[in-house]
Amino acid sequence: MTSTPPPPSPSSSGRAALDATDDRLPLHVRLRELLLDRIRTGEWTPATPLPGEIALADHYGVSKGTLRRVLGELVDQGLLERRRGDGTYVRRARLDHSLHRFFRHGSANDILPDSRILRWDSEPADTKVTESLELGADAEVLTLRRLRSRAGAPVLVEDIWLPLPRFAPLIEAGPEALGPLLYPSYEKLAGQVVGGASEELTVGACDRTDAALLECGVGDPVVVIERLARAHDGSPLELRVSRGRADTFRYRIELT
Amino acid sequence: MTSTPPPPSPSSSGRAALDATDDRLPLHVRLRELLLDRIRTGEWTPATPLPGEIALADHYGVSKGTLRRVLGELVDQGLLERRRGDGTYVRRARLDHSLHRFFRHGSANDILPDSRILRWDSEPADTKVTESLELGADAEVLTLRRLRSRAGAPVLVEDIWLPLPRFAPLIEAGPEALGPLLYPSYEKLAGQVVGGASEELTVGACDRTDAALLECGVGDPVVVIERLARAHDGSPLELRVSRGRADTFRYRIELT
DNA sequence: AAGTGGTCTAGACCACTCC
DNA sequence: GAGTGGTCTAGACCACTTC
Repeated sequence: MTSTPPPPSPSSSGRAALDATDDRLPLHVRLRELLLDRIRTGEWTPATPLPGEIALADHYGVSKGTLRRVLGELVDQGLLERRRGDGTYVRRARLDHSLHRFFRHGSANDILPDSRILRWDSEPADTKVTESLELGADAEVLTLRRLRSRAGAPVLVEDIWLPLPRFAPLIEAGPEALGPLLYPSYEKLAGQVVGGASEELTVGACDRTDAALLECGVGDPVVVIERLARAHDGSPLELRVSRGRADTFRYRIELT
Repeated sequence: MTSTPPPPSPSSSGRAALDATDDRLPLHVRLRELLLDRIRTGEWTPATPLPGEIALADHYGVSKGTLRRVLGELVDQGLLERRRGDGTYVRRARLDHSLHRFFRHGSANDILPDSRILRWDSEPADTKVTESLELGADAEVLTLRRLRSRAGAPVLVEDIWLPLPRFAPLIEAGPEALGPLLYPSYEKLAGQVVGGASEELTVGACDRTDAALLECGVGDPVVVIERLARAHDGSPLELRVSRGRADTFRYRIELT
């Protein structure tokens, strides 16, 4: 035989999608790209499970082994979550915890800090914000400032900017509608799902207003954490700049 | 048949070792433990490749698939390195770079900093050092201080403690024998291979001697990185405390 | 009971590196 | 050319969750 045997011709167009990709690449690489697309476009959400292994495998015309390999990689990458007997789900990001990893406070480091909203305004975005959030020149944003404290002691001051057409439902709901964890509120109130974030840590000096809030001296060192959170499709959702006293900062890493 | 079929009885005792483990655990978990032991004990080193897949698989009486799964995990974990057509090797740790990731200096962030040794002494260890390195009360250590700079500008001051019976060959060789990267020197001169490390970042104030070396003011904020490096078997090899000016500190993380 | 994911196997074939 | 790791398949069987 000189011609390649025809594919097992599954019911739908999944196999066609695979065939349309660059066939010099290994099957599992091409399959991962296709699955990533369906995650990024929001076709699969944390609420609805993906199709089962056998269904997916023969939709794409690949073996169960190859499919499982790819799903495993996506799980390792933190994009998916699998529960035996239940199903495979897009993972809901839980980033609210990570900031507080950095700051030690006696032994009470596990409990969730209190959160008080100090500002809540819609206003035109300045240039730093428009650039970070990739907005047009005259875009409006919802701006908020929070003070987070633990056992009465201030931990972090946070300034947060949210692009406005997108987060308009938050304005209707008002600041009281926000829980201590913001990302679940974003999802429930505005349907915005955070998929990941990048953070940058630097050290700066405390200004007058932060000094009052953080109960330290003007000019004392503070750790500044700038975070840009993105949706699964890569579009910027939230810019957040957090500041905490440097003398309570501690960060551990394991290197291998 | 009521009895379990006999194992394929491979040539050596590998299968016996697997059978001796807790058989309520999945095969791949037990196999990983066995392979980890052989890495930790130093039976396999970065210089000599592991046996091939087929050899290893039937030594342990498992399928190639199960063996590959475990090797893949160890690669992901950074313990092994595989090269097609060549072989599988224990990975040589390359931690010297990680510290400098944290400090930005214009665009010259990739080039290796210069290194000047300011101190080189054997002396009794103080309590902080004995505790970190898990030494006896009257242990001796080799102490060194290095100044690392880039393009003439000081970047980091490092204090380093090495447990002494273990690193005695370094004393013979003298400070001139050390390259800018210490870990390769440890391996070549004293046969000590670093397998991993844990680091803790905090913010402190600059003392008088550091101020002179780092060219900043006394009391200025500095970032302090405390690192404990360990051998593959878990025993502490090196304690290192590095300090750098906070105003050049920058650290990026991706969260998912 | 039905459906999900997890474990394990056996074997074919391919791509690469080394000698 | 011999030996290495990488890809992919097909199928058996198990453990678990949900209804």
